This record gives sequence, structure tokens and C-alpha cells, in this order.
Amino acid sequence: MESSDIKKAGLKLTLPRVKILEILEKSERRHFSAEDVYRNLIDEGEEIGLATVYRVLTQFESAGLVSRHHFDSGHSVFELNQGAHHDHILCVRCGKVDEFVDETIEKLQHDIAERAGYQMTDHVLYIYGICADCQKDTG
Amino acid sequence: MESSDIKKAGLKLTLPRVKILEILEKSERRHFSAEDVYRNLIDEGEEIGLATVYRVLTQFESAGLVSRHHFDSGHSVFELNQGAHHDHILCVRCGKVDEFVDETIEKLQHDIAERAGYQMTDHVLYIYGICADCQKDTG
DNA sequence: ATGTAAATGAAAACGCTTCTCATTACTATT
DNA sequence: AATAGTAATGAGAAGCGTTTTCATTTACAT
Ligand SMILES: [Mn+2]
Ligand SMILES: [Mn+2]
Ligand SMILES: [Zn+2]
Ligand SMILES: [Zn+2]
Repeated sequence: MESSDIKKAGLKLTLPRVKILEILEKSERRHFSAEDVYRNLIDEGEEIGLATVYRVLTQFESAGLVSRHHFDSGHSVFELNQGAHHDHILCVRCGKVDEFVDETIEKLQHDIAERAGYQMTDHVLYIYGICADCQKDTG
Repeated sequence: MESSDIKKAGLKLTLPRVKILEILEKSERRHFSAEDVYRNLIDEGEEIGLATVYRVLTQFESAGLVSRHHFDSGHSVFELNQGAHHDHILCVRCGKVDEFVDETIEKLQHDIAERAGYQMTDHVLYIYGICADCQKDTG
């Protein structure tokens, strides 16, 4: 993933788009709210508006560069599209996000859609629980 | 499900609560937004505020009478808790909601949580697609 | 019937996201 | 390199579903 991908997506190469892409790829973290990205920019001294962050992330989504998740109800979480499809397991205590792939579940989902007469376009699987670390911390 | 369930839940038996429960159980439809419930009440001539609808649905959720889903990002969808746990398959064209149960997936989810060190509390599985009817309607 | 705490409706506030619009920055062309 | 033309940006307003506030009403135990 490089800035050239921005051009490939038919988007002009602008400073906000380059910086936002950098943050998504450089960080050890993989899942960001728009606010997360915005704060990262501010911390780096970039004066980029929150509206632009939302706009650019939405454009990146349309271009297939990032995916948008709705882990809890309230807000969107964005993730760079690198590596294969995967699902998520989330800690309800500390907010940690882990990833997993299960081919059996993937296949079963297709079977279910087919049996129900649906032409499947997408699916969402979130597992919620208490992570190992949080289980240690006083129940 | 009867009005006595409202009392069992430790809630006073009030007209809004009775009417809302009636709508949830009488309708052929099973999945309602708060607005859906509100409009049903208005159509029946009941003058119940939208704030009360939200309050009551949230109370019903806490009492275990209804579940809340977040099918698309924007808003909550409520469903009476009758019958066993199930997951959902949704038409992205017409909004139809179908239900399914798959014990293999249920078990695999538990296995995944365990393997990841999580104590599972909940899970969400939505399959999105185009339903049989909508596939007929010109691509 | 009466008292008291809980529930209600209307409107305001809320949090996240999108829109508006005047200004600025890209890019292609000269 | 200067210019023109179009797309992108930032600030703030607006939008939307939902929650909160608060004065009034209601349920229910006495
Ligand atoms: Mn992920
Ligand atoms: Mn259902
Ligand atoms: Zn945790
Ligand atoms: Zn359909």
C-alpha cells in the first residue's frame, strides 16, 4: 500500500490523503475510528479537519483501500485492506480487537444464504467476550 | 408473552408499556425500529411520545423481553424474545429480514473464542444478500 | 381517597457523521 | 514559470437517531 494507490483509485494526491494513508499503514494498531485518525494527525502537527478525515476515509472505502466496521452501535471503525478477509473478536471490557479466520464458518454462511434463496453480498461476524488479560483483573 | 410479563420484569403496568408490547406481539412483522413502533402507535390513535417508546424498548431489553439488533449502521431494531436464539439474513435491496439457526456455526464460535482466550459473552452474525424476489426484479 | 415514587411527553441536548460554502491546492495547459 | 480550471479542503452548520431534562401525570400501596 503506497501513495500511488491513491492515484490508482482516481484520487488526487493531496497532503491529507497521503497523511491519512500513512497513519493507517505505519501504526501498530489496525482498527481506527475517524477520531483516532484525526487525533493522530493533530499529534503529528498536521492541521487537517475532521470533516476531511471522514471524507477521505469514505473515499478510501469506495476505492477498496479500507473497510468500515460497526463493532458497537455508535461509530464506524476503519481498517486498511491488507491480507485476506477475516472476522473479529472483541473484548467488551478493554476494547481490544482480535482477528480470526474460519473457513468452515465462511462456507456455512454461503450454504445458508443459498438455502434461503439469497445471493450473498457480504457478511458480518463479531464475537464479543472478555479477553484473557481482563479476566485476570478482578472479575 | 402477556402484560403480566411487564410486572414480572419489575415494571409498572402502564398504558404505553402495554400498547408497545401488544404491537410487538400482534404484528406479523417481527423486527421493528423505534420509529416503526411509534408509527404503529400513532396509527392506532395512541398519543405516546417517541421518547417513551425508546425508554420502554430499552427497559424491555434490560428485562430480557426484547433483543436489540444493529442490522445496518444507523439505527436499532427490536424484536420480541420468543423462540430460541437465531441469526439473521437480510436483503440489501428490499430490507427483508429472514432468520436462521446453525448449530455448527454456534459451536465454532465458542471454539474460536476459547482458542483466543476470550470468555464469550455474545456474538453477532448477519448475512447480507439479495433475496429471491429481488433477484427477479431486473438485476 | 391519599401520598409517594415512578412514568410520561415535549423539547432540548447529545454524539457521530455529513453537508455547505468560501477558500485553497492540485494538475494540465500554455 | 504563469495561468486557468477543477477538485479538495476546513470551519462551522446541519442532520439523524437516540438520550436526557424537567414539569406534569399516573400507578399503586396505604
Ligand atoms: Mn480487522
Ligand atoms: Mn430475529
Ligand atoms: Zn480486555
Ligand atoms: Zn429483497
